[in-house]
Amino acid sequence: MNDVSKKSPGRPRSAQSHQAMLQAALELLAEVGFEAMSIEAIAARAGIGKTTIYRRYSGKEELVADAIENMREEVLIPNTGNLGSDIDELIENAAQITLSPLGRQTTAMIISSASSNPRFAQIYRTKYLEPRRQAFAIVIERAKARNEVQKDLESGLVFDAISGIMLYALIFQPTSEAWTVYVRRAFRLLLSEASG
Amino acid sequence: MNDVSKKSPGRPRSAQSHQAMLQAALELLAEVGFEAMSIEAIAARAGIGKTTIYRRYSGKEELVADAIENMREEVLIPNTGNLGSDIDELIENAAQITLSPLGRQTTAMIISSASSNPRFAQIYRTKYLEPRRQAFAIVIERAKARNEVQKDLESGLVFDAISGIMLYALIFQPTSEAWTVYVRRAFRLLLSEASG
DNA sequence: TTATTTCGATACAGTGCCGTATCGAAAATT
DNA sequence: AATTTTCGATACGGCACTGTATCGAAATAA
Repeated sequence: MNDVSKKSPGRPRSAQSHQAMLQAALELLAEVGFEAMSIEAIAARAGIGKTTIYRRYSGKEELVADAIENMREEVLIPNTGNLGSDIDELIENAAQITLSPLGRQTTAMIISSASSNPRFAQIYRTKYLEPRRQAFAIVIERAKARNEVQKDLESGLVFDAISGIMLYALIFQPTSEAWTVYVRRAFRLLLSEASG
Repeated sequence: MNDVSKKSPGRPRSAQSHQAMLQAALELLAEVGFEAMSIEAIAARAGIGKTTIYRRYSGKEELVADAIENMREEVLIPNTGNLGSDIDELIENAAQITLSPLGRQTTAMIISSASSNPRFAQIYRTKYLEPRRQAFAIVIERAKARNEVQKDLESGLVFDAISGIMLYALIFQPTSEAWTVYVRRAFRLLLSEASG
């Protein structure tokens, strides 16, 4: 089943060029956002011809969708044996991703693009957010097994809430305190009735 | 102090044209977003010349910032005598603003622009979010006086949290249920430890 | 009235991207 | 070897917007 039958004659499409255009697309998405990036800029950065892109995709949207789909990142599932520590690790991880100069820029561009393009938003949600939502559910399940939170706590809602707060704080900076401290406070507010 | 001394000779700048360009800028911001809107389109919609805009602003960013600053909306402060009802009113109000086709688009565009433009984000926060944050604080204070919530509940944090959830749900639609129902669930999660 | 300034309209060169077409070279199958 | 397909490069017409300049008309102060 792993056999890839190569039927067609002629020069095969370059996997290297394909990888280069996907990589360039992700980089430009982070740097200038979905609206501002152009096929020409992607081709130039990837060191390939426009033709090579248009042979594979009908346009920018299709290419970026595929780039997002093919972007793989490790999903963290902490398991320290204590919910508070697990959450600390998750916040720390999120901070490392979003608070670096590049990460901040990337996040801003993704939110920006997702806000104005529902299809992009859906791709990002299913390909990026959903796996992390599942991972978070596992962390909460373990906490339930340890009787650290109520059995009926909806992990999905908590995940959405904390994601929303993170993004909101990132965009609007409603506080002068450190981002991680603020997020931790919000987490405590969310789970305060469930502790003990 | 209200006197506006008109010193300069010559034809004064048309307040009508000025208002028209600000209005057109807001409309286009809602319809196509900050990135996609052009000075030419603003001038065309306002029925004025490009020159008239460039005489007042150096570019798109300056104009839109001013348009946002001059946009005034009523801030709702419900007072039903019951926190749950007050919150229902707030959610209903937010839903009316954000869930209409135009409002949804506007909100998306504001988030989009704010994500990628910190200056825009700051203007929006101080001119739009902060007054509502204050209004929400009043609602919570009344609830504290009625012993409906704990005295030490941080209204600012709750406001930020629910704002973040609203935006997150608006952008990524993590659920199939109605937006207002989802937001209400989130609110209940936030305040569950403080009820009674 | 005269001087001054803004008005909307229009023209202009410049820029950047679009999507297609064409090219010779390269890489594969038959 | 012959055929087929992709490769990167380049050129193309078209489009939309930028920011400046120029115009005669209109509005205001001195």
